[in-house]
Amino acid sequence: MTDSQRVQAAGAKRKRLMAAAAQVVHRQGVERTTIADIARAADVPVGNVYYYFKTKDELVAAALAEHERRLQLITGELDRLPDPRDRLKHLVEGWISQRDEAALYGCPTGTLAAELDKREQGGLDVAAGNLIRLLLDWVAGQFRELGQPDPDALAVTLVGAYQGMSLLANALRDPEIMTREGARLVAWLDSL
Amino acid sequence: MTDSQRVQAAGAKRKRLMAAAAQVVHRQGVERTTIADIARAADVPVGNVYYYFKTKDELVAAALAEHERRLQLITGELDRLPDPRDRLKHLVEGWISQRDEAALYGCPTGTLAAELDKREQGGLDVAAGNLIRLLLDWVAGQFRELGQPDPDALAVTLVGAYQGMSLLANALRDPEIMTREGARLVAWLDSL
Amino acid sequence: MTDSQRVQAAGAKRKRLMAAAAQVVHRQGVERTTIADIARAADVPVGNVYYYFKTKDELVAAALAEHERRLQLITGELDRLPDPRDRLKHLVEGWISQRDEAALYGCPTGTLAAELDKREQGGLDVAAGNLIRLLLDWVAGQFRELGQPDPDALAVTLVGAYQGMSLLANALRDPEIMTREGARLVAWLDSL
Amino acid sequence: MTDSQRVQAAGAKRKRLMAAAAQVVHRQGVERTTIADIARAADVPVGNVYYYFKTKDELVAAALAEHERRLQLITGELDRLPDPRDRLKHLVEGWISQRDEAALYGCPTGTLAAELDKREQGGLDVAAGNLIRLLLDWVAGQFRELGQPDPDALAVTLVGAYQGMSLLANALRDPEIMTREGARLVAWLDSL
DNA sequence: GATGAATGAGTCTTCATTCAT
DNA sequence: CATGAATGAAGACTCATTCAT
Repeated sequence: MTDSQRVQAAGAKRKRLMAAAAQVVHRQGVERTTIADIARAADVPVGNVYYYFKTKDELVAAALAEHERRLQLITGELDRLPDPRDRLKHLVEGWISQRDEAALYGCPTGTLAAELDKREQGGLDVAAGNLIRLLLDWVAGQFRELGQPDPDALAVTLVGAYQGMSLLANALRDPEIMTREGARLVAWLDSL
Repeated sequence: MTDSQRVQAAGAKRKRLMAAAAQVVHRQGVERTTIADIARAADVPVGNVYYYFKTKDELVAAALAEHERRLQLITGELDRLPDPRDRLKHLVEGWISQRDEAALYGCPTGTLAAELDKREQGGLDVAAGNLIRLLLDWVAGQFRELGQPDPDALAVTLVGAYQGMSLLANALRDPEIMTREGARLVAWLDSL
Repeated sequence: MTDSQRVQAAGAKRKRLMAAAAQVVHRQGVERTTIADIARAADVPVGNVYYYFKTKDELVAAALAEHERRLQLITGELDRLPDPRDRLKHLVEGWISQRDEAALYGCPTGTLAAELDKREQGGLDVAAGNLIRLLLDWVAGQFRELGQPDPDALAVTLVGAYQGMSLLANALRDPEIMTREGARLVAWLDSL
Repeated sequence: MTDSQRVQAAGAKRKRLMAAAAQVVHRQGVERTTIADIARAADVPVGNVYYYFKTKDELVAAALAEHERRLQLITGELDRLPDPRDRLKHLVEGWISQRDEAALYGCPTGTLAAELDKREQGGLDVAAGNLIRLLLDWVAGQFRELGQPDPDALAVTLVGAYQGMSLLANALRDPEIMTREGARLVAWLDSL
C-alpha cells in the first residue's frame, strides 16, 4: 500500500464512520444509538472510533455534517436548472422519492433537530438549527428569484410542509402521505 | 384517613405522575428522562412509581394518554362552537398561543411521536401514531362538515403544517414562526 | 429489621465505604484504586457504591474525611493530657508505633496530599492541604502553650520531620527509620 | 545525514524523551501521565517512543535515571567545594532556590518515590528507593568527613527534613516554607 | 401500599501497546 | 528506524428495575 493509498484509506474510514453515523442515527435516534452500533455499521473496531472522533457528540456532529454535505450536493445539482420554480419542484419531487425512508424514519434533519433541541448543552442543537436554516435560505433564494414578495415566509411554509408531512408519514407509517402532500406542494408552486 | 380518601390520594398520585411524565418527557425527551426525574417532578418517591407503572414504557404510555386527554379537552371545548370553520381557526389560534412552549420544546405530540417511531418494539410508536390520528380525524371531521371534497387530505395539510411550523420554531428557537405561519393558516381556512 | 436498625445499617455501610476508601487508597494510591477495589473491600456491590458517593472524587473526599476524623480522635485524646509537651511526645510516639504501616504505605495524609497535589481540578488538593493544616495548627497550639516564640515554625519543623521520615521509611522499606527519627524528635521536644 | 549524525539524532531523541518523562511525570504524577503526554513534550511521535522504551515502566525508570543524572551533576559540582559543611549548606540552598517548583509539584524524587511505593510489582519502587539512598549516602559522606559520630542518622534527618518541607510546601502551596525551613537547616549545619 | 436501598447490565471513554508500511 | 493507525482491555458512571421491610 503506498502512502497515498494509506491516506485514502484513512480518509475513507473517516467517511465510512460519518456515513454510518448519519444512517444509524437517522434510524435509531441519537440516544438509542451506541458508539458500538456505529462502529459495527462502519466495520471499525470500537476503540478505533475514538481515533477519528473524540466523543459521541463529535460523531453526532459528523452525522450533521454528512447531512449538510448531502444537502449541498442536492442544491448544487438543482442549481444547474435554469428555472428557480423547476428547482423547487424538483426538490419536492426528491422528497417524494424518499417517501419510504421518510415513512420508516422521518426526515433525517428534522428528527435529528427535534432530538437535539431537547439538549441544553453542547451546541449540537444550534448546529442542527443551522443545517435547517441552510435549506431555508436556499429555498428562500429561489422564491426571491421568482420575484415573490416574502421569500422567507414562503420558504418557511415549504420547508415546514416538508417537515410536517415527513413527521406524519413517519408517525402513521404511511409513505403515501408524502406523495399526496408532495403533489399538493408542486401544484402550489405552479400556482405562484 | 378513610379508604376512599386513600383511594383518592392514590388516584391523585397517579395523576400527578401522568402529568409529570407528560411535562418532563416533553421537555427532555423520552431517552433523556429518567424515572427519577419524573418521580421528583411528581413529588413521589422513586420506589413508589412502580406501584402505578410497572415499566418506563408504561410511564411513556401514560404521558401519551395524558396528551390524549388534553386533546379531548380541547376538541371537546371547540365542539361547542357552532361553525366548524371557527373551530379550526380557534384550534390554530391555540397553537399560536403556545408558541413559546413550541419554540422551547416543540409540539408535545409531534416530538414524542418522532422519538417513539425510532423504536422497533413495544408498540409505543403505534400509540403515538394513534394520538396523531385522533387529531387528524377530528380536523377531517370539521372539513367534512364544511363540505370540503377531500377532508382527510386537508386535515393532513393542516396538521402537517402545525407539526412543521412547530419543528421549525423549535429548531430555530423562534416563536414568531408560529405566529406568522399560524396567521397564514387562518387566512387559508377563511379562503376555503 | 426495625427502622432504626435499617438506618443504622445504612449508616454502617456508608462508614464501611469510607473506611475501605481510606484503607485501600492509602495502600494503592488514588489513581491505582478502582471503585471496584473499594467496593470489594467494603463488601458492597459496585453499583451500590454510587448510591452513597456520586463520583470517585467524592469517595476520595470521604477518605480524606475519614483521616480527618481519625486525626480529631487522636488529638482529642491527647488534649486530655495536662502537659502540652507530653501531648507532642505522645503524638510522636504514636507515629513510631505506626512504623510498619509507614514503611509499607507511607503516611496516609502525606501520600494522599502528594498525589492529590498533582491535580489541577476538583479541589481535592485543597482539601488535603486543609487536613495537613489541621495537624499543623494543633501542633502549633501546643508549642504556643509551651511559650515557644515561633510556634508555627516549630509545627512545620515537627510535622515536616514526620512527613520526611515517613517518606524515607516507605522509600527504603525500613520502619526503623521511624524509630530512630522519632526518638530524636522526642529528645528535641524535651530540649525545648 | 551520515550514520553518526543519525546515531546522534537518535541519542538526542532518547535524551529528549528522558527529560520529558522526568518533567511531565514530576508535574502530573506517573499515573496521570500518558505516553502521549511525554511524546508530545519531547516532540516525538507516539509510535516512535516504543523504539526507545518498550513499556511505560521503562519510561518511568528513565525518568528516575534522569533524576539520578541530575543528582550526580549536583553532588559532583558540590564535591569541588573544599569544606563538607559548605557542600551541605550549598545543597540546602539549592533546595531553597527550587522553592517555587517544590510548592507547585513537590520534590521530584520524593513524590516519585511515594507514588511508586504504592506498587507491588515491577521493581520501580526499589529503583526509587535506590535513588534516594544515593542522596542519603552522599550526605552521610559529608557528615562523616565532618567527623560526626552518626553520619547516617544525620543524613536521614537532613534529607527527611527536605522531603518533609517539600511535601508541606506543596500541600500548602507555600514556597516560603522552603525558605524558612531551609534557613533553619543551614543554621543547624553551622551549629554542628 | 410505601420507601430507601440494592443490583447489574450497559455505555462512554481512555490508553498502553502493537501493527503495517 | 519512523509513523499514523489499530486494538482491546479496563474503568467510571447511569439507570431501569427489584427487594426488604
